Amino acid sequence: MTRESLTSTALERAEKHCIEQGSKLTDKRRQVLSGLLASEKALSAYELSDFCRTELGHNILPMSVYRILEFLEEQNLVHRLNLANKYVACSHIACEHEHRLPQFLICTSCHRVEEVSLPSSVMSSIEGGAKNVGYHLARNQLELECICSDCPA
Amino acid sequence: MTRESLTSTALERAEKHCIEQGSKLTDKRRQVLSGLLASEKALSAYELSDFCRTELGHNILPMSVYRILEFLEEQNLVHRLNLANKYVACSHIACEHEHRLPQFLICTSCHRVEEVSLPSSVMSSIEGGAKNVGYHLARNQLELECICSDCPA
DNA sequence: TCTTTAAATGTTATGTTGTAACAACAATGA
DNA sequence: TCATTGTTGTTACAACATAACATTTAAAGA
Repeated sequence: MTRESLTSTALERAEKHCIEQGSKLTDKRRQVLSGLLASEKALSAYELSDFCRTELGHNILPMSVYRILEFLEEQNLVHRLNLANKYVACSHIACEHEHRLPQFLICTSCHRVEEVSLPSSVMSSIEGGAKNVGYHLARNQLELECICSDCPA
Repeated sequence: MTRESLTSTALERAEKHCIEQGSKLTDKRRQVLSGLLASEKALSAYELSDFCRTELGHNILPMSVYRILEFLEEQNLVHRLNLANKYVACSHIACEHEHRLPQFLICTSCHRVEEVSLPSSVMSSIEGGAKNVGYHLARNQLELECICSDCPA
């Protein structure tokens, strides 16, 4: 599948998903989401605003980008990476996979992001370690600083 | 052991450690470190600057705090929490424990932080999961968003 | 259809976090 | 003493994020 057809499939699915949730994928929201889908890497809200303007010709100010990203995150269509203060499109919008609790491998050099699912045994043993000291996980979202195969170590 | 005696022990150890490394724990650095040791929770550089001034009477501008934290981090005396953009004193300065690769449970509500050591099997299976998609871990420092026992879920 | 209401977006301002560049000062060794 | 290096002070600014309010658009009910 080409990147373009994946993107258009993803946008269709996203629209359908929003309607099922009783909300709407407006033009602006679609533009922001397609910007993230088109990007090779995680983008900050400001970077995404620039990307939409220069690459897609859509003028969306950073304020709006923040609001729209917040909406898209609620819909599980994008993920916020707290480790990098950047955003990525969920990699499971276009595919048939069930959406599982995501873990992210973030290349600290180029900000390419791989969304993976670690074995549940790993997550439960982390959860167990936390419980031992009276904590429990607030999100099962793991973010790991990595170096990807394209970048020099 | 009281908190105060732990802190003074930690400062002695820190000073000794710095000398062994061929560097110095200057007055300002000691003040910043003692600020972090005195704090119940993780602090940002700006918060730590405020804390030093209001609680300890030491006037250290944020710029200097950043530089000093960078130094202290190189010495493994403090840890930077990228998930929260805050800093904590290493919990092993004053104790006899060997310093291991740390994992942090960060309460997203009150920013209390617990430094733990998860089983090495957990870390190696995470590393393995990353390797499968061509990534490798840049830091073995895990940061987990949690809720601590003092905070409501 | 018209009106009312709510949702989405635009606009301006400001707060927070972090870094760059250079000046001033202090410690050390030749 | 002088030169060198390391530490801290100072100013400016860049990047990230939110608050508050205005305007526009869409939806819902009379």
